[in-house]
Amino acid sequence: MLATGGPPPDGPEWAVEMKWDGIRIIAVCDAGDCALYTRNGNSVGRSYPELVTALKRLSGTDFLMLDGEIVAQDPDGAPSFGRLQRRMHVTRPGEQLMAEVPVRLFAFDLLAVGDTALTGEPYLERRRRLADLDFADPLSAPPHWIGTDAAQLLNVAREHRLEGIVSKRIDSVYLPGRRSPAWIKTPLRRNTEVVVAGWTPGAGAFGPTFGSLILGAHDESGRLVFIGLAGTGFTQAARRIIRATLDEIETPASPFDPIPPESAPAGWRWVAPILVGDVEYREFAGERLRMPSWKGLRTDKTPAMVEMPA
DNA sequence: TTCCGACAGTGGGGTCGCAAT
DNA sequence: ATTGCGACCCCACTATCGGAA
Repeated sequence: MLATGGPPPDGPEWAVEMKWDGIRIIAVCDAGDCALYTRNGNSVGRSYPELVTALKRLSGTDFLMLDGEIVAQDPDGAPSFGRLQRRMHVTRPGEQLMAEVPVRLFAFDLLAVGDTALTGEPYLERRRRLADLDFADPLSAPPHWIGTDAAQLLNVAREHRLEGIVSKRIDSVYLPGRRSPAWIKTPLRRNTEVVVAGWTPGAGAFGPTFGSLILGAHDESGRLVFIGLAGTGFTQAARRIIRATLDEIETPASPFDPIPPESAPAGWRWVAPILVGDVEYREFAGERLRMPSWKGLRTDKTPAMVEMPA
C-alpha cells in the first residue's frame, strides 16, 4: 500500500507516523522461514541476515506478514539512505559491512499473523495487534500519534532529520499494491535560488531540448561553484523555451570558478551565468543538492544574489 | 464529461558486481 | 588493474490513457 502526497490532514480520524528514509519491505515468515521483499518483488533477505534471524525468532513457526522499512543510521542516529546503499548489494555474508552499517527494521503494519489475514481490519486494530508482538533489536514497531498537531510532528521530523511524516486514516483497511488517499505522505522539502551555468544533453524525448540544467551558487568568497543538476520539474513547453534561451547565451567555457567544477563530463554545455531559477530539494549535503526539482525562472532576482543553499 | 490512478519515460543521487578494456 | 555499465534502491515529475465517478 502506497501513500499519496499532500499536506497533512488534521483531525481525530488521522494517525501520524514518521517517514523513514530506507527500503520499503514486506517481510513474510512461514514455518520458521523468513523472506524480505522489496517494492519490486525482489527477495533481498540475503543482504540482511540479522533481520531474517530476528524475524525467525519473532515468528517462531507461525505465519507472519509485516510491512515496514529497513533503515541504516548515521553516527548521529539519523536515517541515512546513503549508508544503507552499501548494504543493498551484498549477497555474500558480508560480516564486515554488517558491523560497519548496522540496520534496523521498523515494522509499521501487520498484514497477517497465524491463520488470520488482517488486511481487511482497520488501521488501529492492525497497530494494536502489531504492538502485541514481542519486538526486540533490531526489530521495532515505530510510534504513531493521534490528535497531535501535524505541524508540530513535522517539526519533530525536521529536528531528527527524518524524511517527513505519513498520516493514515485510523479506520482504513490495507490495500496491497494500491496508492490510496487513506495514507498521505508529507515530505520535508526546501527551496533555494540557483544560477543556471549550463545544461547536459538529453536522451529519448528530451534529445531536442536538454537532459538537466547545471546549477551553481556563490560561496562565501563570492565564487560561482557547482551545486548539482536539476532534470525534473519541467513541462515540455518549458524545456523548449529554456533551451532556446540557453542557445542564445551559450559560451565555450564553464562559468564556474575554479574551472571545471569536477572533471565535467563530455557533452556538458555552458552558458553565461545570467539566468536565476527556483528549485525545491530535500537537503544540501556533500556540496550537492539532493533530489532537486525545477520550479521556474526567477526574473526578479539577479545572479549575484544567489548564495549557497542552507 | 470530468477526474483519478496506473504506467511509461525522463531526470537526480548512490553502491556494487562483473564484463570489457 | 582500471573503467564502464547494468542492476538495484530511493525519489520528482510530466504525459498519456482508460475506467471510475
